[in-house]
Amino acid sequence: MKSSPGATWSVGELASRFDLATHVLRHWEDVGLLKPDRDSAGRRRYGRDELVRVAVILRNKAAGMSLEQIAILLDAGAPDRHRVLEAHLADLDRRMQEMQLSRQMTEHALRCRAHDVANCPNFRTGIEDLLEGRSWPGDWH
Amino acid sequence: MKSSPGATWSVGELASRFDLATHVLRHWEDVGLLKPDRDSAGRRRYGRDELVRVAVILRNKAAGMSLEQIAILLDAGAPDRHRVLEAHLADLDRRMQEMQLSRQMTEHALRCRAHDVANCPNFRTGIEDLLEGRSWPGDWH
DNA sequence: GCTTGACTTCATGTCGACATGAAGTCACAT
DNA sequence: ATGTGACTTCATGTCGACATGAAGTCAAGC
Repeated sequence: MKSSPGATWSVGELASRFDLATHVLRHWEDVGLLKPDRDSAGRRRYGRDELVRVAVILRNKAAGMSLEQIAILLDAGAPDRHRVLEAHLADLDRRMQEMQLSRQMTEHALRCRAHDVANCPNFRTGIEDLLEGRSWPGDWH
Repeated sequence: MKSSPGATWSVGELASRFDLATHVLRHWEDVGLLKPDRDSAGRRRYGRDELVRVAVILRNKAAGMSLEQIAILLDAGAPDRHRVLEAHLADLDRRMQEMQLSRQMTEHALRCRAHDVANCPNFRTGIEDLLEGRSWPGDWH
């Protein structure tokens, strides 16, 4: 009952399914994100599980996570998993909030009559609040 | 009426105000984000405008924008400025949505009894929807 | 039997945004 | 006059996530 009927895919098949290059899948394997079975000839055989993992990787990469972070997500054996996951949530929230601020800024730049961002009074006021109360965001990268 | 009383700062002063290294400010100048005045001795003098620009840069960097993108934001002279700004908004929205999906995924991983993400049935179902309807996100980077 | 696809290791390149350091000049303040 | 901070150019390194290619092996399908 562990693995269902169990269709499997080769690197090439899986790669084209997700529109990736094969060496990307091998790279992810190199860094420990995937551990596909091998057939009698030593070729990679990816099952449903690996397919799901690839989907998870893509989703979280798209959300700006590093492979290292994703590794923790996927590693069920991590001791402080719970803590790490919550930290990740907090991280996501923080980043979304910063993007929200950037969004407001850009939206204002669109509506504002003053074409030069640096010369719009409303805009400056908003920013200068930030300059007094020094609440500067950490590096997002 | 253009520039108010006009306090100015040196590189060092501005850098420490924003907790940056001086070479970062010079780097941003190299790539065209800043154009500070010079004093009689050729030293950079940053005014209120530049200070605002630095704040804008930091905000948007924190939101994941590249310096190149920020340059467009700050360049009032760009012809297709309006289009670019709206594209940026759309980009932000798309990314926030992807982060939202990642968030849901992570939250589920926290609550779910199945510790291994790849083996949680609910989770898999959600993902496999994505596998059928091929709606894959572009590179975020 | 030959192509196709997969395998291996190893090395090197790319991109963005700096980081770091050398090497030398210049101006202002104590 | 000495130290401090600023200036310049030029070169090289760092990090993450691959990209690209070489060089050689191996196995299955037509």
